Amino acid sequence: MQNKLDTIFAALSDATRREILSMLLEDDMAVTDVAEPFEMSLAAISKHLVILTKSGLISQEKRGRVKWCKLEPDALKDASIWMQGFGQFEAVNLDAFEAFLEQELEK
Amino acid sequence: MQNKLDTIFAALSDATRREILSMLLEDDMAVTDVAEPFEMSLAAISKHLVILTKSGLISQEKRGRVKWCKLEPDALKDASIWMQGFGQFEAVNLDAFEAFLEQELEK
DNA sequence: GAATTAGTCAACCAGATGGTTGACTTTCCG
DNA sequence: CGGAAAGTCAACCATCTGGTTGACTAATTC
Repeated sequence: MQNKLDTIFAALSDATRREILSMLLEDDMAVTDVAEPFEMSLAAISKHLVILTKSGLISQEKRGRVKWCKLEPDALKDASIWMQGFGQFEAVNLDAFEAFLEQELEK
Repeated sequence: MQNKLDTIFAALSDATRREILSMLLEDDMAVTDVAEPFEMSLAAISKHLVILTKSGLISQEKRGRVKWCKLEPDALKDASIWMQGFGQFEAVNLDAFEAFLEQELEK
């Protein structure tokens, strides 16, 4: 496991980690609060957060004794761009796609 | 590993398998031909193809003694849709996105 | 200063992953 | 028919993964 895409897709391949990412969409969270809804130990969640951090999908910052977890959605961009080479995205020009996004976001 | 998204992302987390998918973008290929550029045994590639098949990213069909591998890009759709919840795709309406795609594809 | 809270670390475990090699089946070709 | 080609299967191996528990550090609160 060297490649950045490797680590991102590997991080996404676990349902618990995808759930954590969804939670962080709402707001930044402390490790303990991330762990709360799951039926597994805090240590297990801590490990998942390390994997997410190493992949770049989240970042962690310690303030006092609380470690805050923050979504880093840009990391998904790499994966998205790779995936655009395929399937329904086959014929789609990336520049046109981004222009579309800007337009959408201005609404 | 039960979930469909689990298997898709796990399949994508290996550089060899991503490379295979890229090769299949060009055209359907026999197992032996898929294996040719890689410095690993045919058996190893065969295993990778099983993983890709189980995830739905490719399909395999045997004709005579040759087993043909075919890209199934629709499987990536599930992963793409999941990812649209994040980052730059945050505010993008999926219907609008698909309308855009159709428009693009007609060009 | 003592107890509590937040979180990590280390050891351990079972099972998956990614590779090997050698034996094997099936199909094709001469 | 006999041999080569296309693949898979099974056994094996080292490493990674996802979880556990218990001990630990550091910050906070009483």
